[in-house]
Amino acid sequence: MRPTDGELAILRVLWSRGGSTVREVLEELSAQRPTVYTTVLKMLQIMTEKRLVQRDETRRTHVYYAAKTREQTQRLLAGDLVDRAFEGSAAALVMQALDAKPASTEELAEIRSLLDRLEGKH
Amino acid sequence: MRPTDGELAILRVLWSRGGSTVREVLEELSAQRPTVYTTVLKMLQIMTEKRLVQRDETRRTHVYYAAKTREQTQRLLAGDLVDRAFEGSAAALVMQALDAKPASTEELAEIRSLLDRLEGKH
DNA sequence: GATTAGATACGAAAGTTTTCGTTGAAAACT
DNA sequence: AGTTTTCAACGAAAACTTTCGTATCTAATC
Repeated sequence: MRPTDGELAILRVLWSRGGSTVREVLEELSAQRPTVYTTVLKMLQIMTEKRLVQRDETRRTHVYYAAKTREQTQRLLAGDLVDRAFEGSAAALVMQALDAKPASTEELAEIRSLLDRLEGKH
Repeated sequence: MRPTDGELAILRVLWSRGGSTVREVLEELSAQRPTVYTTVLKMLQIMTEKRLVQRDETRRTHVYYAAKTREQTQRLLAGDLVDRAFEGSAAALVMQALDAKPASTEELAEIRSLLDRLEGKH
């Protein structure tokens, strides 16, 4: 299940902060754009139903956690986009991504060593 | 402006077929899942308003064209995803994409030569 | 124990996307 | 000319997402 834009904004907060209360998420999001407490609460409730987050209800103030790691979700989204817009070719996505958002020399080197690792497997 | 899932499905048809009528798009889409003529028509009308497609109305049966090339849209979507889920790092997207959808040796070689080109620029 | 502050729950409204039935016009066919 | 087929247009309904006001509960504070 692919998170929506709003859900992804919340997941970003949970990934960077770790377990967070509604108020903590609200404060992070408010820095980006004006947001209302109950809006964040409602979204987290829906995300709980969808199993995008888990919550600890043992205390009065619930604490929310991303159900999947950032990397798991990134893989999901990358694979999904490859299917929807790149005819299944990850390589095509790689090309356009590096075109759209140029990477530093260090990052390019990282990619290179990933390629080495992948080709080594054959 | 990012196309929705349904819009992207239609754009895929227009990219692969070139200019198409509603009925032609319908037939392609029906092969994937049951679809109704007026649904496709309505979507193409809305996509025309959004400038995602252009249409030739000179004849009774209108002909629709994707307003942007596949590559332009791919760049848009890749860059957008990098911003929303990869903290702006195209390299991170590259890693997860190759993980989610393994590429062939030929494709890896293609990526390698892209890297050569990119690093050559410095 | 009454009041206040801070929390969740609930439901409704607004916006967007998707679906599709109905209508009327144009073209093709008989 | 009349009938049937094919098309675009329109509008409404359904599904989903996002926003937020109101109610209710709980715990702390006075």
